[in-house]
Amino acid sequence: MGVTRTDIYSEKENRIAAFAKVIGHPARVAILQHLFKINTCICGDLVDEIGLAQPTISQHLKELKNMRLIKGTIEGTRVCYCIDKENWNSMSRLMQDFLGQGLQDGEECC
Amino acid sequence: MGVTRTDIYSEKENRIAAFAKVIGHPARVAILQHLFKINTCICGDLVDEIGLAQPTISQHLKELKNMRLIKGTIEGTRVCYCIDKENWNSMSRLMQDFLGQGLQDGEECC
DNA sequence: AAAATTAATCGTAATATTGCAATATAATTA
DNA sequence: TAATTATATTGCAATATTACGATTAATTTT
Repeated sequence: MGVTRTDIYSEKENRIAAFAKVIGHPARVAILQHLFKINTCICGDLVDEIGLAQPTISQHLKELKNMRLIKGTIEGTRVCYCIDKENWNSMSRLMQDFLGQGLQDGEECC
Repeated sequence: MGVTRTDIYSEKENRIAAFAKVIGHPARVAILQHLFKINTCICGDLVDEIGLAQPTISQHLKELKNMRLIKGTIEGTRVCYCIDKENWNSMSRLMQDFLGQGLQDGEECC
């Protein structure tokens, strides 16, 4: 209990859920938003931009990195993060397919 | 701590995150998948379809209902669930806008 | 080399989530 | 009305997540 049973779902279902789970926190949405906006790299202004402590931001960045939605390169004493567009687009497509299923607004059933 | 600070994010960021969070569990993805597939209503076969206990399914359905992604109507002793297409599409659009930001595959920065 | 800067990691407290057994509720059928 | 059927709710145990202070690690500047 407390642990999600991934074994009983399809690969695809697990992937969609895993992607969504990472997006499922406003801090991570805000980080991604910010990285999209200032198309060029940013480093540690995220701590100022968003109002969370540095270790908390670092933790969120780690999760985004684990899901390969962002990548970071060391630049002196700073780290420069940006969207991993290739992977983002791939995950994005997966999600869009899932979301798009609702579009045919046929007969509501109940 | 342990509590997500919604106050420091924009309305939109919170809405995107909240939607994603609900999608962020494979059981709920599987439930939605199933509801999309059998376009017509379904009732309690979800317990058989997915391999979780009845109370667990019921709990996931509740969360989907809270987010207004599905709606259920009582039919005798059963409850008939289906996608709330209007709301689904509205949330879906919100998410698609967010996801779409990555599409312009411009210069990777780092 | 010492001090400063920046980000990651560790440890921990508070809270949330997941899953299920047991039970309750509500409608139907016998 | 009693038994049955289907779903919801309650209570709880296990685990996960979120947030932050303290510390560490790595680089740069003085």
